[in-house]
Amino acid sequence: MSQNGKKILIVDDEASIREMIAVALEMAGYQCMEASNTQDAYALIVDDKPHMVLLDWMLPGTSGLEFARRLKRDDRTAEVPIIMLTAKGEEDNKVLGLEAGADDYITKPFSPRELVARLKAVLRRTTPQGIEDPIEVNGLVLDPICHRVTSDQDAVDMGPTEYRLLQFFMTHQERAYSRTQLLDQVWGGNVYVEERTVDVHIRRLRKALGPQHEHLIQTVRGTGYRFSTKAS
Amino acid sequence: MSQNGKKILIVDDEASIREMIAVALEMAGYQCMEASNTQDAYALIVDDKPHMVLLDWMLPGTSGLEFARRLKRDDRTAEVPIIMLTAKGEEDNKVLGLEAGADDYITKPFSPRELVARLKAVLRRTTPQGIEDPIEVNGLVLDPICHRVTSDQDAVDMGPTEYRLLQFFMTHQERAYSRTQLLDQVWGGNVYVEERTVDVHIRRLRKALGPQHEHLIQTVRGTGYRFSTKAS
DNA sequence: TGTAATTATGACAGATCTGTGACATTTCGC
DNA sequence: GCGAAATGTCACAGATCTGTCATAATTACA
Repeated sequence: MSQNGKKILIVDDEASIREMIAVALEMAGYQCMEASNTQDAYALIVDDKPHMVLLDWMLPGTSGLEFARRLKRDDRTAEVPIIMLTAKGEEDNKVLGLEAGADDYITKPFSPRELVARLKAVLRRTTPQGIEDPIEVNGLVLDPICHRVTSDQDAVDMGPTEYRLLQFFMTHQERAYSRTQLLDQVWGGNVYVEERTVDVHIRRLRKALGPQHEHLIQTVRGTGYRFSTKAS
Repeated sequence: MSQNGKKILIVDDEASIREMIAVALEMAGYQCMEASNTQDAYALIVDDKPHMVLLDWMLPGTSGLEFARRLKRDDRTAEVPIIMLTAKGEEDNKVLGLEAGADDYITKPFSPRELVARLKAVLRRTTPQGIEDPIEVNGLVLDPICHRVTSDQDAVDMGPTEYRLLQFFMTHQERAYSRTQLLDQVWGGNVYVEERTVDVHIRRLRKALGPQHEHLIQTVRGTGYRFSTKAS
């Protein structure tokens, strides 16, 4: 289960708050690091290159604001998106925070959902390639953004329908689907297409995958097809 | 922020455990309901149609096992996927649980990540439509699974390139992109295509979006294009 | 083994999609 | 207002994609 969870650095001097946020984010599939002061934080950012920093406004020593500004000036850390955490309702701070280079600003207390939502939004804005993670199996990589498939770096050419078919299979592994189900799921409910057409696209998909991967698409006689990494 | 969080019903007689799981799942973007006994649980399943039930093995009155079996026999509830929660390491129970119709089985104590991962896996297996959430803005809905766009229920027709272009824009709002950037991001790195081609596809996309939504794609003279819900 | 059912494969014509060039229109600086 | 630059729009030809049919290969079962 090699989840492609983004790494999030939480900077707050209160351990309980750090912990709370960390547990929360881990539930959402993120990987967390913690720092209680700006020195540790800086080291972690440089070393571990987190995808995002959650930065408390109030910190002993250097203030969060100051720290954010410093991060944005430093070439090595300027790219990391920052969300500032702060006590309730100080609109002035918001402006200051955003000017200092923070990408978003969230007011305590905040709901878990809000945090995750903001975090996603910022990652979405700042991540070059998009949101969804590629799906990978046996060196076969499906990129939900580029609608492209690669096998050990080499691009695999296939038509849109084959791509969607493969996408469906890669997200619904180890289970057989009837032609009708595939038509519903991949072609989309209300179109009239011959069931046999599925066979043809399965054929095209297998061909596109080549000898190395075609065995992933297995025929379940009398039933339909299945995507599985295990031999049948 | 109308997140498309799936509804999860947590059935456990210990309120503290329910609460813990609930908080955790809400962090991950799910919507939770709780029940402390099977009667309440059944009512909730029928009424609110949760997308998944987390069912504790040990329950007062009817056992979790018994309840699972009952749910699977009842037409009104047979479709709901079930994950059984149980105390550590009783492999026999696992078999019983799965035979009773549970879709997965998780042993306490479990890590938040594990729970979410299992939950996702089961939802993925059992959910007809797929994983990723649709992106929505102003009644314009982009479905990353079906590669389909709808505007207030009506399907919006466009070619694959237009779809990808729109997808890119909807995931990178409020910021202008040059033609070169768009070619890189949407067409994918190393292809030689005229820059002006982007204009044409922008045109096609606007046309496909129709009067109601075409204004979302804004021209930034001298720079490129931007997707924004705010007027320029 | 023989036969019927099921699946694999190849070819094809129609439909759709794409990139480009040509020309119209808009915008901006002077 | 004028002219140059940038963008909008259209039509078209080549390429790709799709669904279907016909036929071969495989499988299951009597």
